[in-house]
Amino acid sequence: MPTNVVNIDRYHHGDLRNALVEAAALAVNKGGVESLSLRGLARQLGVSQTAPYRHFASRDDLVAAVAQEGFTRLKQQLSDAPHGTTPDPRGRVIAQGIAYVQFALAYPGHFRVMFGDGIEDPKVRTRLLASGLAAFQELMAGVQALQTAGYIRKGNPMDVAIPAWTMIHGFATLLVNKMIPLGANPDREIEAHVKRMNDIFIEGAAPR
Amino acid sequence: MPTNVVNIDRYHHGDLRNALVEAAALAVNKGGVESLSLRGLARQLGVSQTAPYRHFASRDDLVAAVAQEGFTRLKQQLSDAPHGTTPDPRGRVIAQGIAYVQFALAYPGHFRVMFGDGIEDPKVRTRLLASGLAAFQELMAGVQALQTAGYIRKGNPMDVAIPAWTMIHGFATLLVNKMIPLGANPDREIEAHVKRMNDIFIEGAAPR
DNA sequence: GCTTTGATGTTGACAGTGTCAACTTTAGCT
DNA sequence: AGCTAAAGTTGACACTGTCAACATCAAAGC
Repeated sequence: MPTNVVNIDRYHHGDLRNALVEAAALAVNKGGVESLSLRGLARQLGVSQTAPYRHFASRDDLVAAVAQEGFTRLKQQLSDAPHGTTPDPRGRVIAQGIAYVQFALAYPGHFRVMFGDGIEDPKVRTRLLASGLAAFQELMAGVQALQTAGYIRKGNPMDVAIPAWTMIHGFATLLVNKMIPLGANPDREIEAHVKRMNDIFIEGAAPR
Repeated sequence: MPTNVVNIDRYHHGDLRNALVEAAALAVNKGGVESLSLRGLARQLGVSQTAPYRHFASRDDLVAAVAQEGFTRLKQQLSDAPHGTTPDPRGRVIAQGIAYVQFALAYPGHFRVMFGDGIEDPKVRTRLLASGLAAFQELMAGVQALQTAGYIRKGNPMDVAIPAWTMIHGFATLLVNKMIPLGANPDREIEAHVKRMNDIFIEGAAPR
């Protein structure tokens, strides 16, 4: 029997761990972290209420796994952002910004769990931080491309990468939390916002 | 009897509603929203476990009250930000940025509850949004002062105010969630970050 | 091929939670 | 003085995370 087939109606589920993370991710994106229930997941997967404890030490541990998965998804999405037809790196960073925001809107549960608190265990926390850093590197690469292409001044790329990250992250956060309203054509609006931010970033807002 | 004296050892608490919000705010800032328990608060205040329901329809309703209170605190803190000795409005917006970040770090529970999800009830949501808008107006005022002083170009102030808000909000969020580390002298580091952001904002990061 | 064993799942229980319905007390108005 | 509505209480229900003790099974070693 192929290993990707899950055994139903059997004592051993076969792939409970992955099934749990997957179902938890769905639940979290649908109803928020608060709505996540280990017992609920267990029922949903046709397994006893304490079966999850064979794979996760606690509810928080499951949540951390979802967060971790979110970071790898985000990193993927950022590195998949189109490099553009021309070698102009400005298009790249804009595409990355849009990708960041769209990730947040498509997977709000992931997003909140990734950057929210919830996880206190320092060991888990540092592991998560490492994943976050890996995703951040993708943004850094874009900034460095801007530097070598001469669009922004040289120097410690962090001095630009951190403000850039905070800006796009703040935008994504406020959108997810519906503090910034989007109209009927959200994709266009997002693109316009990100472009405007990029302009401010590179050229500033001083009078010309 | 003065109305500000709380009756202990009496059937009626006297000021349960305010006491609940206050205790809830403390709890949320200490242990996060998840740690908030109505029954716990009731015990702590020496009142029966269902007494809170005379003042709040649900746990979420209490949380919303804490969020609301957070917005008015934030608004206050932003309007209290020093206008500076000179009429130069650049110092003002920097002071506001620092105040925003410091609010987030001082009251992380408030901050997360204010901008997190949790609140689904659309009526409560819009009430919260209004409070958020009121706080945002304080930032807007700073931006408009920059415009009239000629530090940034005229036009729809929103086009600058929203990016400015997202930047400082993202910074605050990432700091609260410990995604951006702070060293031994956090106040200085925060100030440096905010100043750098302000520079990028006004002058851009293009080579000079 | 049989046994052993560690991983995986189950049952039953405990303490804690949010919330509801029904009841009681009391402050303040008429 | 009496009434009413607000504020607080008791008891219950269904649900949760988590633990300890037990059951099943796949696979490794003899």
